[in-house]
Amino acid sequence: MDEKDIRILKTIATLKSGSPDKISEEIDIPKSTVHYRLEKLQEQEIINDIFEIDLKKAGLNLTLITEVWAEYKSEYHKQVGEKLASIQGVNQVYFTLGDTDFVLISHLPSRKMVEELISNFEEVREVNRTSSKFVITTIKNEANPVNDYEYTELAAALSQNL
Amino acid sequence: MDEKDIRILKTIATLKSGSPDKISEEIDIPKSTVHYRLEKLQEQEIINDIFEIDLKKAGLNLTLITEVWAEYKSEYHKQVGEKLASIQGVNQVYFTLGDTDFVLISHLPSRKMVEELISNFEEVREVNRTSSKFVITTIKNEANPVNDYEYTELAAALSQNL
DNA sequence: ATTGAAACTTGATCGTT
DNA sequence: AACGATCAAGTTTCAAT
Repeated sequence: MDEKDIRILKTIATLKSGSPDKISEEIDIPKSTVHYRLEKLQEQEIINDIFEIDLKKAGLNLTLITEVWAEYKSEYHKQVGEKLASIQGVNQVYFTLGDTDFVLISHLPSRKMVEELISNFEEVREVNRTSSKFVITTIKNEANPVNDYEYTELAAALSQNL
Repeated sequence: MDEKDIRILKTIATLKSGSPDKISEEIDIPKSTVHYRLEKLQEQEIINDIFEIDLKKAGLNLTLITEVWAEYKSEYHKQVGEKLASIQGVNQVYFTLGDTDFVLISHLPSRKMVEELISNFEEVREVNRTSSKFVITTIKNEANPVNDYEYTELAAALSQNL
């Protein structure tokens, strides 16, 4: 990770593109060289070409954040996490270390589906005879402007080159 | 958004690629048709080709979550947000509606830079003569396994086609 | 590791249905 | 809107340094 890499990364951040051609043109390094560097960065998983799907834009404009207190010892986190992930309507599962044990994210199209999700939670709780607690926060996506200033000058040139 | 679009989106989610060629091959729809559909989906911003940079992998493996109580009326949120975003070391700013006013995300390489960030916070507070409160949570990225089950069967086929 | 040039792959376009 | 054929563009490879 040298100064040349950082220039490439900054260009990716501004162009929001990983095209060797465009990057090459922008910073005046031959595209075959850029290509070579990009390959290395990809191997290290520092960059990653992602095709992102916006479930909100696709019509699922209710986002549910469900905090879960699971009453399990920490060793079982992975198992419990997988169980939670398998619940119909749960899209993401985050293991947390703080007050709560898990945070679940759900994208749903309507109140009706929210009711269904809740009954799925009840079911899991009954089957497992736990006293897990599920606290749900619903967000209507139009009403929650999230402003993102990511990659601010590529994290100040990777905090002055580490 | 019909059944054909959903098939395409599901393929993108599994292949993690938006290549017309590959998608075409996978679901046996001519690539020119896939191309046509992809263009529509792009216009609607349902899909988005992103070149993601992983600041953690790039060496910034301290993540700081800073909750901010800002003492401003909600109309000023945008201005305050921009001020917060301009703080050296702050990479993302989220406006929140709940208990806190803002959540800031910082990616930093070392404790030393954390100290710097904190003094930047102090500076902002002094200059603006506010009694804003900054509460910082530090995460060492190795120690925080976050498990992601995103796009679970493309959100159950977009919750049964809306 | 860098590069210019060549080879090749694939995304984009076009005309037809 | 769907599609097969064609074209253009951009990525990848290669040989030399």
